[in-house]
Amino acid sequence: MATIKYSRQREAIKQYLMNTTSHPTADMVYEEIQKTYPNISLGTVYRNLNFLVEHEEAIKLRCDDDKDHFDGKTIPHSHFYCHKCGCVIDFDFPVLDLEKVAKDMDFHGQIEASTTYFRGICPNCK
Amino acid sequence: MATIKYSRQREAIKQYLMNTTSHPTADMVYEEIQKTYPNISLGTVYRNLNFLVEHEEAIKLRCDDDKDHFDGKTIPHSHFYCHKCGCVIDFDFPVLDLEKVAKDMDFHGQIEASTTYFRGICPNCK
DNA sequence: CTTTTTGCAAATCGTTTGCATGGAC
DNA sequence: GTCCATGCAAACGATTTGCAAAAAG
Repeated sequence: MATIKYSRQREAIKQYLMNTTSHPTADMVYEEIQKTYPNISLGTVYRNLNFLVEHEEAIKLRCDDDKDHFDGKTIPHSHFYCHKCGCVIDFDFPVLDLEKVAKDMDFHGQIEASTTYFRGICPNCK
Repeated sequence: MATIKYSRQREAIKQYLMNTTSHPTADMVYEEIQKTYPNISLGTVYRNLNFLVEHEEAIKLRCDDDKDHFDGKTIPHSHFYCHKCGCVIDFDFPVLDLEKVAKDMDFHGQIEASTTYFRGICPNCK
């Protein structure tokens, strides 16, 4: 039913996310894309970010700063949040074997995903 | 400088958090405390929840539902979020040795804390 | 009497949404 | 021509804040 049509704004956002590791917020994406599309609106940025997340072309990440951060790297991985500068760093902590975890913990629900969130001071701030 | 004065509202909130494992949101705390203090305001609930978090008598937990949940259990532990019923379950996944993690990952910042967040369907919903 | 905490209401801030217009196909 | 995506501005919902009054010490 829902046919997807091309949009340059969406494509630009997708490319930007794929080519950065900075885990930008919607605001940061907005400012970046404005350089190329000065008329883009924040609503469009949000709509497309959510579109990309729904289509598994991006990940939404909630941090201690109360803002959503977006990540073009969609394979499961963990993050480090620096509470001094606010940066977010990919942290390739070994992915857990969820079935094994459920069995070990005698958990009778269904674990679909897990992420470990690290917090501290990044190498630059230290 | 900042002398702390007793308040029954704060005490009631603290007791409630210590005696539940339901990880209530501010709204849920508000409704509960209203049973005893019908005139309490949501602002007071928020102020006290933040007070408790700052004084390490509670933990603030951001979930996929865009609301903060509060937990009276302050020792490091992980959580499971059910995306079907929205419940949050304590998940006593082994705590990581942060120094070891930093060394293993060759990370030159300072890791102060970590939590693993699990997501899926809880035993009740399954 | 002084300082903290409260209740209330207004303000804030990130995010979402309705609607008329523009672009994709 | 038909829908989907956009820009704009208004709406939303969770949380915070300013202020005068009440409570603690």
